[in-house]
Amino acid sequence: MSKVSRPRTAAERKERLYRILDALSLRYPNVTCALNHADAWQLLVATILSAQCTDARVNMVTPELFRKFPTMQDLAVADVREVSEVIRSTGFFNNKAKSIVGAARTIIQDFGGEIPRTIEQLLTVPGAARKTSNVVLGTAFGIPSGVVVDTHVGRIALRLDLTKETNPVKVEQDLMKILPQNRWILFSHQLIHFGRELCVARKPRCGECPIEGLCYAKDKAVL
DNA sequence: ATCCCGAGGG
DNA sequence: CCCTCTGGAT
Repeated sequence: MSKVSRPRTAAERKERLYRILDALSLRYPNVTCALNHADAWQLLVATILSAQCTDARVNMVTPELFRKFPTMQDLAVADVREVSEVIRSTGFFNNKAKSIVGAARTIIQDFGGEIPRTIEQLLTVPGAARKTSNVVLGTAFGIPSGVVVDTHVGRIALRLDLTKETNPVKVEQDLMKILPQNRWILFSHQLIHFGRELCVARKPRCGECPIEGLCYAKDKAVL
């Protein structure tokens, strides 16, 4: 595959975007969240744990965590040091343990023990900023509150020139403008899988890429 | 802008 | 050794 002509008009950019979306859906038709969870609470906890950590590592610690602390109430009254010991291998364990215990307390005290269904409310929960909130609302409840911008989505959006921003909040704003709302949730999951197996950070496998013909990141050396 | 922080890959 | 992994709070 040789050089790729860049779209000049809005119509051409839209056409290119939809080719990208079609190719992603062809390769990842029914992808969903890779964090194991039984309900919205467990998904929130798993997502907090996933910061700067692989999903495989998170899935190794959550079974023990939810065995020792089966319910939100159990974690609300848990010893933070005890929680941090269980989740140690995920890194940032002191901050994450505080967030998890604080989240349990906040949700019980402020929301009657129910995970909030609006992003405004969810953002008041310790450890839940836009990325985590979008994961929980989108995956657990099917509510498209935004586009999940994690390390993969941010990197690939930049490589595909879907944004010029590096700030995740700004990247999300750009993606929300160009993507149809009914694709927000699926798009995020697709890019996360795509970023894990092909469009990896260090040495992307462009030779196996289904959208190589729609990408011009190679000659830009974007990270 | 800085700090938090372990584990795996290259 | 250095880089990366489904970030968030200060």
